[in-house]
Amino acid sequence: MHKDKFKHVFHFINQFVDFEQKELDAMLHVVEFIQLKRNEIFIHEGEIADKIAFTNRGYLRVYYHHNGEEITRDITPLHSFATALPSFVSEKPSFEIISAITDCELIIIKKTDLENLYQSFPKWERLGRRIIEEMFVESQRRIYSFITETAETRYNRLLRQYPDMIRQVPLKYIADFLGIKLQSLSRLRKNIKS
Amino acid sequence: MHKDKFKHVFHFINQFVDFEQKELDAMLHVVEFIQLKRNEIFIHEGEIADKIAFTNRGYLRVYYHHNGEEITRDITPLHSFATALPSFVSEKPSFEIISAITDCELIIIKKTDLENLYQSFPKWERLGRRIIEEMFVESQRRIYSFITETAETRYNRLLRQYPDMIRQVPLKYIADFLGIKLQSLSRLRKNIKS
DNA sequence: ATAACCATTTAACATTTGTTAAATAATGAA
DNA sequence: TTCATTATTTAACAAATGTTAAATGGTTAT
Repeated sequence: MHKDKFKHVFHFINQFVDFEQKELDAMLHVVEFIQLKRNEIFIHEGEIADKIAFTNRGYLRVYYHHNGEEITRDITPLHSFATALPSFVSEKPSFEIISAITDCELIIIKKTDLENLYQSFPKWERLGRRIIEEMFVESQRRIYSFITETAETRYNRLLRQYPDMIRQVPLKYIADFLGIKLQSLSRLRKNIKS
Repeated sequence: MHKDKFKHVFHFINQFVDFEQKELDAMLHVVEFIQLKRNEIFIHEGEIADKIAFTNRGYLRVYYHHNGEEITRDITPLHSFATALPSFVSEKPSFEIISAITDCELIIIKKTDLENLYQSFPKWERLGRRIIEEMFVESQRRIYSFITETAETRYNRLLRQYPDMIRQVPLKYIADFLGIKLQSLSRLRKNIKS
């Protein structure tokens, strides 16, 4: 039932681990679908992040408050996992906020259910490790790009890698993601066009 | 025997998981100690990273070649794990190089041995996941600091957090780590003193 | 349709960081 | 020690990005 709703998440996890049906079923019994409208919040500031989301549709952003301003650290690509990890792993209130940039459909799993999966099926723990490893590698790539590239190069890379994201996500979030101000991004876009 | 040689690594892993003696023994049988002189290389460019190191003593750096220059992306804190993760997880040749900034003592475990530990003892897989999670969180903190902080603030933070590192690591590596040029770091150090 | 709001651009000027080139300081090898 | 090498600093100028303020464009709610 509704197997197509799991198409993307199955495709994602199959990159890492081959599951038996019973292992998949265990997951299917504990996940939940939710819809978020644009600007709705998935993880609130001060809340303990006790769940993780897979973005079946739409874009989330991870941000926090800094001198009264919102700083967007991350925009989730389509079909990937997101949570406020510092809170999720430490079980302390989250300083990070996660909200929907566009209307979203999320597949949610609670931390307690995830830990049960980890306990019951070593392969799920393996998947958890593999996914985090990939996210870590991507995070390091981004650090390289902050060290070696200009903002313009970072923008062009984003444009190539996630053309759809640039179309759907307001530039102020893109600018934060690139580590520059909105006005600087605008200037740099003008230079690219000409 | 030589239990004190494992003091730091035990302290590190005890933060995450409580092991039984047999689980620890399994690890003790497969690890190896090596000494590196300053500038000796732990992972070469083009090599497949098939091992991971815990820095029992000394500082490693992770760098890669970019337009003929060495770009240092990371300096390992004391008593932490390091490998060229993209190569380690993909088993492809490493573009990252890891070498010793100072004389180092490393505790090494081969990837195959680590995977055997993962297979044999779910708690080891759990530890692997937990450690990566922490590294990922730290990596995200660093991205925040690239987005919101000036180079001077990043330098001051490093100074507070790892005063010993600043003393032992040449400034050119620190500058790369902060994402600025050596001369800019020097200028900024002058401003701080006055 | 209109008004209010949000997104994006533009521009002038300020600040930070990069670039180039050199001088000085510190370190290690012969 | 002395020489050679590496590390660090300095300075003048260039380039990139930030800041402030405003104009323009687009979207949404009523």
